[in-house]
Amino acid sequence: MTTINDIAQMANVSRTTVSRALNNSGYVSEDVRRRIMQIVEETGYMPNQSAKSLRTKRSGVIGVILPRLSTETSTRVVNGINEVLAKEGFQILLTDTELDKQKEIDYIRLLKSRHVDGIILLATNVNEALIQTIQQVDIPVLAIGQELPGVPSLVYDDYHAAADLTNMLVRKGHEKIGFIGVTRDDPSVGVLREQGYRDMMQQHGHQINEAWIGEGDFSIESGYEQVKTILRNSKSDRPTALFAVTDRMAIGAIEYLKEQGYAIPEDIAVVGIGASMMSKYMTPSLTTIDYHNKEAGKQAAHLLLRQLKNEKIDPKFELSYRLILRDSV
Amino acid sequence: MTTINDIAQMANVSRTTVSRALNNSGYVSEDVRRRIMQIVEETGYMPNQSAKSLRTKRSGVIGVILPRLSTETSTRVVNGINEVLAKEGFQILLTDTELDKQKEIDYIRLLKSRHVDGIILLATNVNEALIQTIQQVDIPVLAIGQELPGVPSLVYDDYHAAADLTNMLVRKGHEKIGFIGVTRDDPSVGVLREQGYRDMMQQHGHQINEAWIGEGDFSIESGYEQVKTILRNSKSDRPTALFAVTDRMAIGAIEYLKEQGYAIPEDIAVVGIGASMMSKYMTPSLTTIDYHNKEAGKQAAHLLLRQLKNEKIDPKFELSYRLILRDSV
DNA sequence: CTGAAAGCGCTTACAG
DNA sequence: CTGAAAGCGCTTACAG
Repeated sequence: MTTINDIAQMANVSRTTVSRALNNSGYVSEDVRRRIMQIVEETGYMPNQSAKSLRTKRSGVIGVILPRLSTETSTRVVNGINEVLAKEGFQILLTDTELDKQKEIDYIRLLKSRHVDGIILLATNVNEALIQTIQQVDIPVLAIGQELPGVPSLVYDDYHAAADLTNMLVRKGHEKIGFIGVTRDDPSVGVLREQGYRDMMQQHGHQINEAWIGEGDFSIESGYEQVKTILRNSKSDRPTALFAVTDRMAIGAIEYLKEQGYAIPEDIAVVGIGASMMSKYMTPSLTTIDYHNKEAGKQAAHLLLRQLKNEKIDPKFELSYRLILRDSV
Repeated sequence: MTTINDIAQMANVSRTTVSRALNNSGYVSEDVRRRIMQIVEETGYMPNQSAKSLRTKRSGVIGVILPRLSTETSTRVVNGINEVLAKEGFQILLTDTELDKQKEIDYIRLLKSRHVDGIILLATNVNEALIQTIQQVDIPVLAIGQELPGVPSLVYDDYHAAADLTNMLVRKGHEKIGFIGVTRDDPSVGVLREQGYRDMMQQHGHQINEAWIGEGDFSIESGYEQVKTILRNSKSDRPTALFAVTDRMAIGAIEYLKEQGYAIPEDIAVVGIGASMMSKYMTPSLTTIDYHNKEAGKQAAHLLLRQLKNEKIDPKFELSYRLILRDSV
């Protein structure tokens, strides 16, 4: 492996000068610079990043913490992040918490020890230990998806998205709307989306039968199981529409409904959130909310980059969304 | 940031000893070890990885080069890789070539300069410059999806998968089978899959009308466009079945066929490859091949790990696949 | 415009 | 069982 010393020797200058030429810092005569660059070209020399990082305390690496590696949402966000960061010469160090709260914390510390310049955290829950760890490590962190106190956060407008979806169903004549949510440990998906639904139902004067409410775990299977339970428990007072807080759960629900011979949307309308690829191509196509995840990723990267430049940024950014009306309602 | 020196001072030993205790190398008295570990616990000390890496030439990071960040295939493979690697304490440094051959090469060099211990390359093409670069950097590389000369490769059995699919269609009574492939720059998807199809057609004595053949670019849209062209150009001699070499292109094709009022599979049968999530939930559900991508990722990680331990491994591993028969045929 | 020297935080022969 | 010292490959005041 050729080092800066080799280059210096070959160019007949000190390594100080090579470093300056490479980093465009300080004066280097045009003549010498050309000579150095030529040799760098020829040898294909690349500075050792560990050494550089050890010395400068910066690494050119951004850590990304994901709740799940293999969901469309995560993928899109990472894609957006990468698009912006790659252009600025940053690499992404990826970690997957598998929805484990402890891992979320462990990874923040780990990324710190790896000298990442910043962290983008796709948060799924909010707790004291997490916040505290972030303060401790003292590197720029940007949260996506949850509002983390003291951490610049990019959030989806979960409340209004859910409210809009509910209003839309009501406008279509539905009064009995079922709901499949997730754990309230997840403030955004678990709490805000349900709140939007409940508030709108109340506002329109529609009573909610608690038998219509289910709690899934984000998986397709849980959507399937929850709608089964809901239908079993509400025989005489069935909902005419169903609001699943994620596309995947909506897909599971539709699978069950189709199996049971229900016509969608005639017998029961279904909506989700996420604008997954499948929502578009399934039959019937699914009415859902597009959260522009890739844009979110890009914006997150930009915001983090601004933090790295020590710019002050707002503590909270709200993202836009779009309701996509399709055949399932 | 606390360093090994701080710990040494607090424990009243040299940093040599602290290092030994931390890495379980050489002798350290039980007494001293306990004292050190206690302090490490309390302070939450984590060794600086850049320093460690500079010194040991190992980083605990594996580079992964992807053709696209946001495809189901990539995601599943990465998921498998991560599952194995995380358990061994490795992190993943992710790069996305966006199907750009030059970037593939650039990233290999870049990852080298970042001291990654090894690289897993999801290859989409094979060329001299790429092979040469891999030899140059001289770190363990493992290829998935293409057979790279001189590089241990984990490959899908594209030829037989395509052959099986074709045979299955023939067995169902189809003699006129259309085909949507991709560029031959991609030896696996572009060449082998087409070869499997053509060989089986010939073997069964079924003439191929070249108007039935289209070339897409992996995208859903290209499947849509290609089937449109195929149908336009084969008016009097339409295929009764269509083999798209990826699920996404099959999905695009089906979209067009449904729009045009064709019944699937009655008017025309469609098959793909990939076992995407959508293939299962779309209507009609898609007959396809499952390549067990996550398993591939896991196996790739294991093989790379073995290389890191300087074990000799075979130059080529062939993965298994499974045909999933569904409603589209 | 250029270079000598110190130092980033580790590990590892070597000596005791 | 323990420590002093060298060195990994860089950058950056400092001096000229």
